[in-house]
Amino acid sequence: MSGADVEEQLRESGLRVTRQRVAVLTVLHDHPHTDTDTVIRQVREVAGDVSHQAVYDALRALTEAGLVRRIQPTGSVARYEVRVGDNHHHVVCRSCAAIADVDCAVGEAPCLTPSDSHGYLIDQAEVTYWGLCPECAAAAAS
Amino acid sequence: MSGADVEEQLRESGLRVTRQRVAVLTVLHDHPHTDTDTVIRQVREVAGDVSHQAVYDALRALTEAGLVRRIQPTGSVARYEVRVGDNHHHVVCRSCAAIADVDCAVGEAPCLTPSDSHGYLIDQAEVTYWGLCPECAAAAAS
DNA sequence: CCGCTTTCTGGAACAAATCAAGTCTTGACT
DNA sequence: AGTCAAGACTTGATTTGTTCCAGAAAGCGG
Repeated sequence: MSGADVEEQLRESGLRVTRQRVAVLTVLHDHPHTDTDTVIRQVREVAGDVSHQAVYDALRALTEAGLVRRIQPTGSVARYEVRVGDNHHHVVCRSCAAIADVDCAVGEAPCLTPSDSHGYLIDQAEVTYWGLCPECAAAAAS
Repeated sequence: MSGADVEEQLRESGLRVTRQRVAVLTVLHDHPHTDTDTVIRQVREVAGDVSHQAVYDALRALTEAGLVRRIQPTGSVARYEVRVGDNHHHVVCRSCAAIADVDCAVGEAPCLTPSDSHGYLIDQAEVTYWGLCPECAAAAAS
């Protein structure tokens, strides 16, 4: 995705186009599942000095606008990704916390419906697969 | 579950039986999906003075022993529950963060298997349904 | 009952995230 | 082009959730 596309995306969502936000979006496009701290460092590489607060603000604004999605598996810090709308899921390594995408077989949210919703109005089913990544599985086997 | 049962559970897991641990387990039995801070307050109600550190230690020890399960939906603090082994899932209210249990139709982990596991060795599929609880749905409608 | 080991206590430290006040920038409207 | 208000950014402090540490206390096998 080019810088112009990113700018267009921002405008369409009614957000102002700023150097910081473009940088955040670009970084997330290039590095999915990035935690906040890494986003801050990457943003500074491509956009020079940016306060951590600006990154936090940008991430929240982008999340509210639906341009990025926030995920937070148990035991991890918040991570962000730009793949939204396709209702895909994640597989997380118990050992090293690596995350990989898993396409949803159904595709549309909610792809699953619970047996008993307890009166809740459910709009999304988020699936997290837990296991070991290839590297950690190999290390554990030896 | 009685106090004696709780003690037995601890012993079977090779953990020492302490007033603090019994209190933590009992509190979790009575109040599922409780966050750490609430656990601390409840434990102090039933067991008198207990340091917050003891509660953190107990929660970690119990989690490692498999007696309690830690869940942490995006945007929430860590919560704990005693239902383990039946691979049930959760429905979370986007508005008030209330949590309810949802029985798994399959029952055994992993109840789902991804289309492409990327080489990961998957042992569990955790499903979180997102939506609005009955109270918040009613409030939103009015 | 004794002593070893684990656990608990109390305090401090730490990291992640949020809040607050003031300054600067964007983009719409003369 | 110039002005202006809403919104974004910066700096720095604060809150929140969690962990680390050293010494005291308690559980449990002998």
